[in-house]
Amino acid sequence: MFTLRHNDVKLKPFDQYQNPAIAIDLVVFGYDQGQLQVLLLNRKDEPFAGRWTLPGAFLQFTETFQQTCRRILDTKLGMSDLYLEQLYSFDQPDRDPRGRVIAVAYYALINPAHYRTAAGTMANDVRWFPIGQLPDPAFDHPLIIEAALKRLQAKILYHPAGFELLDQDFTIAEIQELYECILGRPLDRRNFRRKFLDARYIVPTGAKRGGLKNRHPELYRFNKELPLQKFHLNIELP
Amino acid sequence: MFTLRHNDVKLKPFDQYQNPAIAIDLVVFGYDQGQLQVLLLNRKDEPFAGRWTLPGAFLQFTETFQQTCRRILDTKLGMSDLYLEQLYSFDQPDRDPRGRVIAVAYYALINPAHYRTAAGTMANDVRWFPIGQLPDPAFDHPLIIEAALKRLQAKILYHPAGFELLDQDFTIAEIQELYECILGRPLDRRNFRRKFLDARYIVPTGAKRGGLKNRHPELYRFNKELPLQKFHLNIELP
DNA sequence: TCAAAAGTGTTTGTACTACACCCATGC
DNA sequence: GCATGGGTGTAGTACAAACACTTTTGA
Repeated sequence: MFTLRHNDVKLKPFDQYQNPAIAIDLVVFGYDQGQLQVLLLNRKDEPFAGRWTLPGAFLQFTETFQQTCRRILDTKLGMSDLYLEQLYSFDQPDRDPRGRVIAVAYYALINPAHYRTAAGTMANDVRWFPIGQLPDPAFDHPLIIEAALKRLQAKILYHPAGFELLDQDFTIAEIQELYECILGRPLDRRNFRRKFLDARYIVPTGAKRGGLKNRHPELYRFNKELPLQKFHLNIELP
Repeated sequence: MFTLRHNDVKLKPFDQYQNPAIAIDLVVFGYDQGQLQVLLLNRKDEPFAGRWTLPGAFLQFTETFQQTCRRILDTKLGMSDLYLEQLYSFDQPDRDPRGRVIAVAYYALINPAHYRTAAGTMANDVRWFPIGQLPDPAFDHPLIIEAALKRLQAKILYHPAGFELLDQDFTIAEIQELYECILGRPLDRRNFRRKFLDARYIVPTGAKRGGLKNRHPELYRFNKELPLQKFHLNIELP
């Protein structure tokens, strides 16, 4: 490998060539108000000043992808310690009008309640948008968001990633609502409960959620000791 | 997005910065002699001269990933028109001793029989290795190959990608052998047949494979008209 | 006592698993 | 005619889908 470039090494070190810039773009999913939401930033500068985009940054020369992700989350969003997963790398030569930029997309899952104040300080330039009511994001970001949603939909069918979006304690109805929201279709209440309990993804805390005007449901918690066993929701994706 | 770098735009165009090089590395899978094989190149130059590596090349400034893939396949391997899929992007800062190189890995599926002569002309520096008998590839390529295998294993359970590895006409026993080989476990002959026929992935050609010393099995062909319907092999992966 | 959501169990159908026998062919 | 692998059918089982009633709570 590297032969093509390797022949040129006599000329100059290979990383001194004009290489495309590498941007990390984050699709940050949050769940709030019974809706799956995506975090967008309002651009101040050209190109696309005034348009909404995914939070992102250029990869610095010595950074890993994860470090760039954390830098974006920390400096732009005041967030840390999220569930993060690499999504896909986007390479269309015209995807950024300023020049050649490769985007390595990651997606993150967070509980917006934990960052309510941080988001407040950022005022108008950072906002949650319900998926499906996005303000036509700039660049190829609609494409990236769509890919992230598809990945998330597939992921929660066999991996307990959804809990990252909820409070530590939650009711089964709340997880189900989340799942219905991500998958975009209704699920049978009783089958869903059995499936989750059988999979042992969740354990009861013993407490109940109070303050409701009807029966108080039991609270559960993600089962961290679980040796990550098999689990399939067997739901047809579109 | 792009804020951090954007502040520096007064200084110089953002793509003039020292960016990491981007390499495309290909995991080319072939199926031959009843074994799943990976194509490796023997390096002539340092670092790792004499070691085996995945075929790869640096992304040229104006190329898409796919174009780089095709360039590698064409110029180094004499192959074209393969099934190609992006796998993952690898970012460890020390993955290449020469400097910072991001690797965007793709995997390809081919039928080695179609390229028998091309491979012959390349003599000793290009070789198929059965997966599981790899000669300790250089760089982080063992990691990339492992990721590609896992992806392939998951993929063939719900998508008819395996046919890329076979001749146009094949027997059901041949696909099954391929699947067993990729998944690394035996499958029930009768259930496998029923599953594949029910899924309508394959259609009989009417001909039979002759020249065997026992009953001549029917030949099938991949059903191209299929509206890519649902299909799950429901096999537990390790 | 009523409305609203939580909790529970059963039935039915489908789909995977496991398994045994006959069929075609070359030697 | 016999060894070898191809072709077929079936019974058992496990799991998902569909579904109705009782329980708890606040108003």
